[in-house]
Amino acid sequence: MTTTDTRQRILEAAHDLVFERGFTGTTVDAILGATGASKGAFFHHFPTKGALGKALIDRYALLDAEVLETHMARAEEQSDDPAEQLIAFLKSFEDDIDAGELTQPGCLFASYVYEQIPEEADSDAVILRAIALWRERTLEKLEQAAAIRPLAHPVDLPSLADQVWTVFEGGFVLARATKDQTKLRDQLAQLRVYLTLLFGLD
Amino acid sequence: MTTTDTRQRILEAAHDLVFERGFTGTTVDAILGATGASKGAFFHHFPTKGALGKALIDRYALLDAEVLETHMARAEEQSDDPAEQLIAFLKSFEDDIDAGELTQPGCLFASYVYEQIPEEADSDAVILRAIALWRERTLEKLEQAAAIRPLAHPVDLPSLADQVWTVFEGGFVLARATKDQTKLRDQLAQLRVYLTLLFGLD
DNA sequence: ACATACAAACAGACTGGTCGGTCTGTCAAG
DNA sequence: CTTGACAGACCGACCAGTCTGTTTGTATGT
Repeated sequence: MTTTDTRQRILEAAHDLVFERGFTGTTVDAILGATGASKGAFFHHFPTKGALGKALIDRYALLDAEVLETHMARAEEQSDDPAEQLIAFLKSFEDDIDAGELTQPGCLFASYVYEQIPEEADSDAVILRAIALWRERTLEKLEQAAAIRPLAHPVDLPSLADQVWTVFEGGFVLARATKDQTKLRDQLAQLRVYLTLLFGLD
Repeated sequence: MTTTDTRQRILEAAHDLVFERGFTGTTVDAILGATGASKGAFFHHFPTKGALGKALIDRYALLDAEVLETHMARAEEQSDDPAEQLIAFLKSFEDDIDAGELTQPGCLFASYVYEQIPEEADSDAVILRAIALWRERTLEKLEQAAAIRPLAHPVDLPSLADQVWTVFEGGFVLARATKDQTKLRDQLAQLRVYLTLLFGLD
């Protein structure tokens, strides 16, 4: 039972609860109930509930970046062509969904964006950074791809890079509303077709 | 001062607050403060806070359907070609954004989906119906378009129909996070390019 | 090897304010 | 003289945060 053990368990339980009911809708007592931790334990590790909120997105941003890099690396193994890598990148997520991973669809960033999280959580900067990271990584591929082959239609590449994040976010909402994860997969597949057409692949 | 006047003012103020801070994060007292109404007035019109929640999405779903039909009608004036109508439909939203309308980006549906709204609000059915409405109206155009011209790539048309809603939702999250409404416009523009390529327009 | 010291990691009773909701009225219109 | 539309004091539950301990790991001096 190391120092960080209880803290970690609180973080994980809180993540699940916040994912379901939102940050404001999640009480400290509910987190304690889910972990078996005591009030003293909670406020020993987090000075306020807002501090937990901050720790939660920091953690989530880390996992998010990890997921991004994992799938990007997987895609880079499949092809040397940057356009095909992007396609493979999306396909990699689709395969994961089909394989039953990514159990609960949704995004903590979106959840935070739609709520008023306490100031101290200072979530804006973290979310903005995460969005920027996705844009950078995909834009990089897009620019390489556009340098190799002509685009079938002129587009603003930064916006196109953001489209990846956008379709994920929109797909999450759709999947959550319909309680059907395959909806997210299908939305990613549409984006894949768009890229295919734009880069004249097939 | 008709019967519905106070009720209406409560509904409008509540909408703005919930849009900003989420349903759980919006207290009845805050709504009273924003409207000048009294506690007695509030609970005279709404038996519970959850009932307000229900009234709120019902109202929002009505406005949403109205927006859908307005822009669709505008698009149908511009062309007889269903593919071009869809393009014009999206462009119509982009123009509205450029014109400074659609002040606060976001979607009450997404906000509800990411929170645990009281049972009595029974928001799921309303949201599902709204999504279905968008799918029906766009799918209709897509099928007509696909009957006229060959698709540049085989796609699942219902998923493509959902893509419209998806890009709106994702675009809302992106615009809210970055506090930049033009981001939503740019995302819609990307979807427009996709449709353009798919139907071989230009 | 063992006592002492000290701090980190809790446990859980308690508190003050807030929240949704109630209750007893008042008042104007029909 | 009934009914709908309020007004606002009041209430019990709950919620974030506090406070007073108790246990436990660990560093240190002898």
